[in-house]
Amino acid sequence: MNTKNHNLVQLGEQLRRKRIQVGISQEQLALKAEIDRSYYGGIERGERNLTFLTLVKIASVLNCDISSLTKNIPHE
Amino acid sequence: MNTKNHNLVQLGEQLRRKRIQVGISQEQLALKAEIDRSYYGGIERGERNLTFLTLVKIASVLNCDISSLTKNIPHE
DNA sequence: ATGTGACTTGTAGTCCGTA
DNA sequence: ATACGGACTACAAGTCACA
Repeated sequence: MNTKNHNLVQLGEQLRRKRIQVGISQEQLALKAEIDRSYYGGIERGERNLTFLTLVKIASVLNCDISSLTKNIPHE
Repeated sequence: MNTKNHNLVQLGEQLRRKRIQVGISQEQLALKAEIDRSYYGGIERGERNLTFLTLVKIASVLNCDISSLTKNIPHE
């Protein structure tokens, strides 16, 4: 079984929550953020250790700052 | 001339501010975060596009959450 | 104590599929 | 629309010598 990193899972959950709130699909978000659709799916599942600039792109599309996506991260 | 990304520069500035506040050197921080001293230096200068988990390590040493380091990022 | 260039290795990120 | 895999390519991770 794949032991995912807790911080990445937490981030992924925040992203999914925010994306649904905004009301767009993974596909649409990925297109706007100019990242791969299947790669973005992996991020929401907490399977990908994305870079800061990729996170910036995603936050831009979600129209929020990274700060609002990372409350309590890291969580000891 | 190297055109650095504004968001990375902003993050680097926040990190440096916080580190000085805490009162430790780049060297000490890097040691605790288990990353290379010169690599960390590049992060503060906004020259490195670090991954989320690297940022998590740094935030842990600074004893703060990523949220507090990323206010107004991205900044349109 | 920090900045920088040059480098190798590992993985972020893409692109093609299948279900 | 999303999950997941394989095979790739681009670039972050990590190290070092020297200013």
